[in-house]
Amino acid sequence: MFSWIIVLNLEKLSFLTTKKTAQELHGEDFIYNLSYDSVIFGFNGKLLKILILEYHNTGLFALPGGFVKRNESLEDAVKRGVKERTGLEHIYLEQFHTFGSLTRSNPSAMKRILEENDYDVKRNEWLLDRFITVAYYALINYDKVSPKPDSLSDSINWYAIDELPSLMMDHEQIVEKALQVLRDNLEKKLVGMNLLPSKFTMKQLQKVYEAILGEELRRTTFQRRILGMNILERHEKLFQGRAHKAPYLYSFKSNNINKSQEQKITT
Amino acid sequence: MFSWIIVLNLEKLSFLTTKKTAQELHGEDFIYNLSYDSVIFGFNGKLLKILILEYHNTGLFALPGGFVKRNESLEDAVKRGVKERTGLEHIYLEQFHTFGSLTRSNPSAMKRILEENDYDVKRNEWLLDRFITVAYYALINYDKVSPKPDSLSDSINWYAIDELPSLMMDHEQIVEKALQVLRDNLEKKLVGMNLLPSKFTMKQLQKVYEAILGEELRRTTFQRRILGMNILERHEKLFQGRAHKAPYLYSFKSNNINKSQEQKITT
DNA sequence: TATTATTGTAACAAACTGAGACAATAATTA
DNA sequence: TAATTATTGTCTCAGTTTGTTACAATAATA
Repeated sequence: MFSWIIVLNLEKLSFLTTKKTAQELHGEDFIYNLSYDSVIFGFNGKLLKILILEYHNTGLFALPGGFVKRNESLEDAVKRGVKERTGLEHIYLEQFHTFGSLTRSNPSAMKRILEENDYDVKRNEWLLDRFITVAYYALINYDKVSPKPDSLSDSINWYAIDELPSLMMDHEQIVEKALQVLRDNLEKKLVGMNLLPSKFTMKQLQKVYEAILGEELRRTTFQRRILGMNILERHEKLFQGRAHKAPYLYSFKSNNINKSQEQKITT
Repeated sequence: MFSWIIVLNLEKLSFLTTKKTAQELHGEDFIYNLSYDSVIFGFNGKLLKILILEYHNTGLFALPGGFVKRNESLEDAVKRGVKERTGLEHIYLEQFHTFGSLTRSNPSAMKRILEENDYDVKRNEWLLDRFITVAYYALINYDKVSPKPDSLSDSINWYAIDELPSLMMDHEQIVEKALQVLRDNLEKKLVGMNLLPSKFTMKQLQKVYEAILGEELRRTTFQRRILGMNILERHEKLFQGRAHKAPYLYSFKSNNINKSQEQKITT
């Protein structure tokens, strides 16, 4: 009992010292040379956005990422990281590529980040080594999130995908690849389900598709095609107080919930 | 000059000692906890096959895999491994998934493999740790390869995809996923180019598609669709000495060679 | 010279897609 | 209360793609 209290006090004290060795960065807890990065997509009704964090006093922007503990699975590590940043659990996650070039790491930028955050560089030297990173994208409901910066970064914000700041290392390539794969998967998986509230209008759904594809779609063709898939359930009308016919609300049929991760059966 | 000779002699001698510490397994040369595995597809004219190796005296079958050197890129590591096993350079390679569950590694099987091959287990202890593996598939011309086993395995052989032996660890799941992704990519990439000789008949191409999809296709529809893509060049007829009309030989148009890795432009 | 098996292509129907038209309708305005 | 406005849901028609069947061409064999 007593030892518990001491440990807690020590942890609290460590935040007050000049040289931090934050518990979550202790090298022996993690697998070396391996990281993950996440491209967290959200949709604000008009634009597709992703979460970007900025490190303290460095002007460096990066994707939310992290490391894999020795006793946790790769996927659990990513879930843990996304949950820390978004507060969300049970998130739609899709692994899309692993980046392993020799040139992708940037020890001097990492050193600067550690120094600016008062971490002891020597005790965290494993962070300056080369990293191979497994990249995931997440699709989340924009409105349900209030993003939280981690201990190294002082802000985490939504950026529209065509208004990103310049990102460190190869993170711009990672975003580019995430978008490619998301576009490919748009026809195969029920992407909209994860980016919209549970009830939505046909127009909202179309806007999601347009934001992802980066092009406009024909309204009548889109509506016919989506309804033809037989994956939507029609609900009551939505009266928006506008001077025109009210649209119906739709939801994805419940038997499709598990299919959001699966492949669409093409007839 | 002299020191060179000594070094070479020591290396040769090491093969004669009971406890080997093969140069290619020295732990300090490699990134820990990270491996790659390759699903190498070939087509023998009828069946889609993959290369499986069998470890000495263990009855354990596995995918050809390996480790990433500290100073080489992930992709170079895979190329090196595939070249060692097949002798082929400039291979069509596609990364498809990274497997990182906690349960996928099997230290006792690895220990057995090391012991049966007279490796010093203690000096290679890093091999008994957990591994996260990046999986690639390769498409190669079946006839141009005479597979070579590596130092740990005593055979490497082609197996039809529906007649595989039971594989160690999660390698069966890896093969399953490779097939899924290959099937998805069949419509998007020029897969046939890499599995067939440079000149082939329409029937051969159709057989490749059928072997990958695992279903029969309608001859006339297939022919019309492929010719409609405008990616094939027609050459002389092939006289097979059979009592019927001789088929034309085709090749992929040379301006498509770079497109074999790219996405097909859907009209 | 007739037969056989396979190939290349055409013909037609069915299904799907692009583009436009139009009636229905919720709120506003006259 | 009735006309107006903007958007929605659906229909039509033409153009394209796909499934199916048919058939002529043809290399070797009987």
